[in-house]
Amino acid sequence: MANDKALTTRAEDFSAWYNELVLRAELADHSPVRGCMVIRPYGYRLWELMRDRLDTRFRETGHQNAYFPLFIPQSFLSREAEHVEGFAKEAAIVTHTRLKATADGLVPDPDSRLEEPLIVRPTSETIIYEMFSKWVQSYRDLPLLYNQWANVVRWEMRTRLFLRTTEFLWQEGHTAHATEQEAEEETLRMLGVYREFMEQWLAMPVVTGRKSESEKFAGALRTYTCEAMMQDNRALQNGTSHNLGQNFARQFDFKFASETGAEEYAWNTSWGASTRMVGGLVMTHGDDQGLVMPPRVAPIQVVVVPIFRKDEERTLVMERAREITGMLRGVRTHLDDRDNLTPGAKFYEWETKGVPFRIEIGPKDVAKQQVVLVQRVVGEGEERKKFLPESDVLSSIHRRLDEFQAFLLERARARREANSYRGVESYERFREILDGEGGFVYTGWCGSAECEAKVKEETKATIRCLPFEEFRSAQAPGTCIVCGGESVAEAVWAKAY
RNA sequence: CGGGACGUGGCGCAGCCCGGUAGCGCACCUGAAUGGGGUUCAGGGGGUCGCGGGUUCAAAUCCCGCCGUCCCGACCA
Repeated sequence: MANDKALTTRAEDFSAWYNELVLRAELADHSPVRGCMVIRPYGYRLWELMRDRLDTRFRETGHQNAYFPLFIPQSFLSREAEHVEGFAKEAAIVTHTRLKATADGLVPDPDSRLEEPLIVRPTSETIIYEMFSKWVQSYRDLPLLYNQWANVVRWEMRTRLFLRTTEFLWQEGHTAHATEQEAEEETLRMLGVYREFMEQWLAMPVVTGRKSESEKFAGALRTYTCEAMMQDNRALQNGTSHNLGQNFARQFDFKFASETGAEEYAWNTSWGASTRMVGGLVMTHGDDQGLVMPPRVAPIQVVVVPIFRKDEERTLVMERAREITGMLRGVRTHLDDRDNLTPGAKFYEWETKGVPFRIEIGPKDVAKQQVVLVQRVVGEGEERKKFLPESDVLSSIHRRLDEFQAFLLERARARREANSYRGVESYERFREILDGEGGFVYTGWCGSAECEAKVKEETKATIRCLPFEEFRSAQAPGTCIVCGGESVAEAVWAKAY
């Protein structure tokens, strides 16, 4: 744990700032295994709250949870050509089942070598569609609407807490449909579920749209994405939904009898969101004092800190603090009754952890039947600290939490728009933005991978998505920003995590 | 896998150039006072100096080898 009192500021080194926030807030810690993190109770509670909300939405949209194995036979992964190419470079692979003691220490026992190596799942399409193919005979068995909460492993070269860990937690939805149209509708519906969750619960506005060919999921027909902007103006892909077409169905012989009696391949979709969202939350709302939690997912929404001087004050104040904590119904509260810390130290600690509201109660407050209410962050010109009657706080806390939630979303949206560029007139200007402060740049694009590659080569920026209608510029750009050719789609360019 | 930096109590670091009994801050433990924004004082515990070898009367320090971590590139939810 970092012990220096001053936090690295966002401007100095965004990565260091981010890491420090995560470690200091005790969301997670580094583990002995490279690239894997230990999620600490506070971080896990946050994840649980996110998970519960998503799970509720999945049920509301007709999905059921199930569980599929951690190990996938190597041959499964290799059936879909694009899919294996996408994941082969980052596979964790199990080849033996026993260790043997030798002069050099423990080594894999040669006698226990597996005939076929097992891959630790990087994603579960293959094994799930293998099972689906056994369960479905006719169109009457469709659709299959499944979801699983699981951990997956991708052996990436470079890792960062929450954003790209070797092992991460996620949910992956997998569905099978009788028609292409139904699959496409499902793909878009679930993207909408993600978008709503990110905006309404994480207060993280996203630009939604379709991925370009080079950025789409390995094996998918089409990929749709939610792209958020972080405080360093880089993009973070936070949830994706794929229309897999019949690609996997063909490889896993997933067929069904249609209404007309014809044998047809099923249409699949898959969609996922991961612990990466926790990282996105930190980078969207955090400031130099620490985390800022949107109330709807805050593990603690209100912390009560008693303040007293002498023992007789202690009894009085603690009793009142306990009463008030108990009266905050339907609010996730915490009474910080630790005796070994000064109030000031507690203030800093809870601010670091991003608790939306703090209630301070001292002897003066008890006498006046008031409390001090402090909001974690406030708008321009507002007072952070308010002296309010107890009854006022008790009756208004839900409204205040809602308002704070809305404030965070609006603040993030305003920041994103302030760093978005439309109507960029020249490639020089385009490069100037991406090489400089960065941001989302909306331009015309000819659709060629060459122009995409050229930009990536020169600026490291990529097409984050081809945005849906509502995000597009009022006046559609007519030409490709790179080659000047005719534009086939508007593209959002940015450097990404 | 290429380029760079770094491995010293739990964390962050100094000491190394110029070899001579391992130090600082934070954290931790005990006691007392304190308490409206990171309390103060006093006392205390804890380290194979990444690993292996070499030079030397003597190595954290010099030499050789290895291992590991981080950052930058290629890869990526």
